[in-house]
Amino acid sequence: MDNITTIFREKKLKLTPQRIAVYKYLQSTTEHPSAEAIYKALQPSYPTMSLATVYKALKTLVEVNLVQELNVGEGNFRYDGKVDSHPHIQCMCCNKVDDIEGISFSNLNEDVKNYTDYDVLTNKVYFYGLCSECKNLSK
Amino acid sequence: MDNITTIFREKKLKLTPQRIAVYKYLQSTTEHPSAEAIYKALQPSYPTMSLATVYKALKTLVEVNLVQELNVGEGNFRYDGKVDSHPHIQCMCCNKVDDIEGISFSNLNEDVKNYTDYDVLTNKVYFYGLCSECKNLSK
DNA sequence: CTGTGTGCAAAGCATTTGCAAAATA
DNA sequence: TATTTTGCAAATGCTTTGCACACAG
Repeated sequence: MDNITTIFREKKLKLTPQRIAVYKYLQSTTEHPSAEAIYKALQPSYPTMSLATVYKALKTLVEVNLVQELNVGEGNFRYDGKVDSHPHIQCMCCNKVDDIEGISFSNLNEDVKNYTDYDVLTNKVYFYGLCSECKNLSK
Repeated sequence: MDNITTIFREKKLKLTPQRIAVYKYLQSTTEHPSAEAIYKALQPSYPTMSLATVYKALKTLVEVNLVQELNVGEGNFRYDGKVDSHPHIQCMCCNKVDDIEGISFSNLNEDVKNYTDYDVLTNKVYFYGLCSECKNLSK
């Protein structure tokens, strides 16, 4: 029994085809789609699902921590099917967002405690640069 | 002659009272106000200035690098009168945003190059936790 | 069968835009 | 005086909401 089934049962949330579709789609991609992009991607297989439903599904998935919300600074949100804390990088040219794998910055929370009087609990680290395709374009 | 005068002259931009007011206000505060908050703060001294003008002033100030735009993940932007790259922290309880001084993460750009094929140029690091006031409230 | 979730359309914010009038250089 | 910028109102883009109907549990 997979993650979403267990968690939705625990929280007494209904396991609808729409919610499953949004969740599965985010699991299936390493892109970090916006709500709109998810809506469009699911349109062919779920032609009757509305954009509002995508937003509502995302909201509940975020609330139960099955999905994570990103804000790279674009004026909209993107979503990530991986919920562990990991850094992201955005291409300043084509705007795509990738995960950075193999390095974690959770340790920074400790480091920062000496420089602030906050209780530091989490962090979000975003890098910006040029992806390999865009690098080559400019040559 | 101050920063904004020199830079606006160089870029042939007009030095209007509204633009100066927005810039000076951001220099004067360590809060990281939204456009709306700047508008309200300047309302008493500039009662005729419109919100659209605040947005336009912020846009040009960001373009000429006199001001920096933040996105802590709230669905709106905040602005910072300091333009050097430095980390920020937001209180998860009262939502205020503070600078973290005395520590820099620009070095992370180098570290990350071994884990991605991007040209890494900049980064934004946001921490989240409880500020000293909110910590005490919960006791 | 009960209550939660969906789909639609309308509403709500944050931000941008078009344009005539005002102000800077 | 020639542009650029302002202020207003309307427009846009992303996200949320209200409500009747549909569906999962």
